[in-house]
Amino acid sequence: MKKVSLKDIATEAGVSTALVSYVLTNKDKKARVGEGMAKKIREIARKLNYQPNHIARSLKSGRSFTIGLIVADISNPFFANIARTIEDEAKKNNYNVIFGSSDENVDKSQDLINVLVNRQVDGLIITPTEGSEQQLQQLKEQKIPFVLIDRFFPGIAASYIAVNNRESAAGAVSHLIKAGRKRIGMVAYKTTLHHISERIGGYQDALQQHKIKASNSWLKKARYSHLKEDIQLAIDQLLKGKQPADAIFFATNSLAIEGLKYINTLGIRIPDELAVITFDEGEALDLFYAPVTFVRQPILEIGKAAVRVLLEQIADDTSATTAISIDTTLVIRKSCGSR
Amino acid sequence: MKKVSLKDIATEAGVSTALVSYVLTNKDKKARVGEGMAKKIREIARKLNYQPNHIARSLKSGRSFTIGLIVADISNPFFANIARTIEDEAKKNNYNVIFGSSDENVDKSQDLINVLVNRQVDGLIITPTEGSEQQLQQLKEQKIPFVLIDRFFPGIAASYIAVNNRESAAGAVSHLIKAGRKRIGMVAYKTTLHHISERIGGYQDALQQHKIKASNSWLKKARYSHLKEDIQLAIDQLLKGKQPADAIFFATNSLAIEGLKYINTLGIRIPDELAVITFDEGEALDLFYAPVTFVRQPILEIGKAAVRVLLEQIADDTSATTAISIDTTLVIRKSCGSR
DNA sequence: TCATTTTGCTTAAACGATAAAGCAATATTC
DNA sequence: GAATATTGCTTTATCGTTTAAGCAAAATGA
Repeated sequence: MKKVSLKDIATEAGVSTALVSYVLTNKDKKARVGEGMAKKIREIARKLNYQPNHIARSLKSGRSFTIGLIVADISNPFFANIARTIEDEAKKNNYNVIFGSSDENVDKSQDLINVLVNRQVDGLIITPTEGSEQQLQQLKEQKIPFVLIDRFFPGIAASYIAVNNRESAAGAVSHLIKAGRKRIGMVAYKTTLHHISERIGGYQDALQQHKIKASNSWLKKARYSHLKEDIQLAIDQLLKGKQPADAIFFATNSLAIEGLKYINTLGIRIPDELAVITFDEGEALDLFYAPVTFVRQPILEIGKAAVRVLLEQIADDTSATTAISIDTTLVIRKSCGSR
Repeated sequence: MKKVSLKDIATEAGVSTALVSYVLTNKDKKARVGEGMAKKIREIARKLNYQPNHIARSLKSGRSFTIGLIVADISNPFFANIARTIEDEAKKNNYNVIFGSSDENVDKSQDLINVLVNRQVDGLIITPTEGSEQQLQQLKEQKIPFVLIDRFFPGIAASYIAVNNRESAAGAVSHLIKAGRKRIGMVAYKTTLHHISERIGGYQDALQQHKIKASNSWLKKARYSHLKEDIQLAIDQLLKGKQPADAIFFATNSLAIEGLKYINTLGIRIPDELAVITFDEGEALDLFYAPVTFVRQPILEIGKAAVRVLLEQIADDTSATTAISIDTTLVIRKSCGSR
């Protein structure tokens, strides 16, 4: 009941394995295999239900037709959706995906990279964690193709697919301002990652542009590892005092959801008492009583581009990098009030 | 800049690759390698930053230390969470996960199974689609270990991890009845899959047990492929007439979310006008203005059990099957009103 | 001192597939 | 009909690793 190999077919047909290989990889013309024999071999292969051993093929060819995907957390809907588009796109190109979650942790990230590289993935799609610059540098030295998504490091020449975070954030905040909000808080992650810095930068740009003197105390940062507590504290601080915030801009999906859960418990009415806007979509935001206005990242495009760029790099092997910045859309719903 | 192989180390140390292999797989004692040489080899390996080629190892050993995971849709939070627990659990055992989404489609499922098996996964964790019985039968014939999750086929002897759907559903519906609801509708998928049948069965059990004459028109089924339209139609039908439903039981997460989105647009107040209860959790249900009462499936336990049972089967090779049924918890919140 | 055991290493085959090179037998050319 | 080209196949090496088997040299025992 062992798996059928080329040898079994060869024995059955009374020929060498080489001949079988030529036929089954459709090189029979090139290798001048007799028509009759080719047909016979194909028939035997079908009869025995031959399935090529991918591992052996990989060993020989040095290519595994596997992509390694490292996200922050596959259970986060944003990354789950990305994963889905990458899966689909990879499959179209006869690639499979091995994935891992880094939990925004440098050591886990290094671990995952090692494991995936040892498994001979042909390339990696990575959401890099804070402080993982060296890891990427090492990948470059090892000439292992990779593409960053969601974030990148301005100091490191690497292919990446990202959105124009700064402009998108500025657009979101401008929308709040145009909707009449004056005291706009922002809740971001406490991180040096570039995409978050850019979103913060965009927030500040927009305030400045509209001549709103931004108070430092309007910008709050939550630790990834202590999300709940930090967000509650942040919101408490934003909403207390005699000049409480009248709008909050959340830097991501998960921040918004955690924040809204808490805002709900406070009994604060949205958008009347507080306007809310966020990066990223999510069913939770759709279902919220005041559907949340958000910055849509074109996930399908990001996933497709990531796979495309990666496969190009795998094929090319020149170390040229491709940086793609994609525009977002502001999807306006009820959470900021209507003008 | 090629990858370092055993051969490179062997050359550098002036010994055979066999010796290096013995040392680096910690068989140096058993293979009577000299202490000094062992040390030397280890040092050279470290110096050259040797990383074993997993593919070659797999070819030799016939084991890939890879699990294939087939879910309905990785972008569905339920499956994304399952995937996460499976990933973590697999990693603890030095396994990696290759995944694929079947979209509840038999052909895609067959396709995925083929691809994953050809990639020599050591075993599969599968959410089987409707009509995939033969595929599983074939896996059994090929002696490829697999474990089903979320659903299973009563007619097929296979290991599975599932929850006690019937009792859980009955519990949920009983809760509605005890909360004073009289006309309880159910929205399920149009499928013959056993877990859904069981949930429907549990719904009917509960009605019967409480002497409520169930109207056939209270049970609605939506097609996976036409979710939105079918759910809107179902809800319209449930809520129309002079005796509209006063409660709806959704058979899954995605049904509930799609349903609630529509209910929101109708301006129906929950729980005053309509009680809602569902299988599965989700951030959207937490954030809903009347947080939705739900049947919690212990995802962590399911994932852990799936990996454990699968690895046991991979190790054992006896074709004994393990069926695990796990209890759920009813998490009561606001969506059914309070008593 | 000579036979036996132990030590420390090498050789070689294997996993399954691929592909360059080789080699008869047949077909083509002039 | 002899030289050359083509056809149809086999041989062999290879990818990187593992592991049984083999073989000297050194250590032990009598």
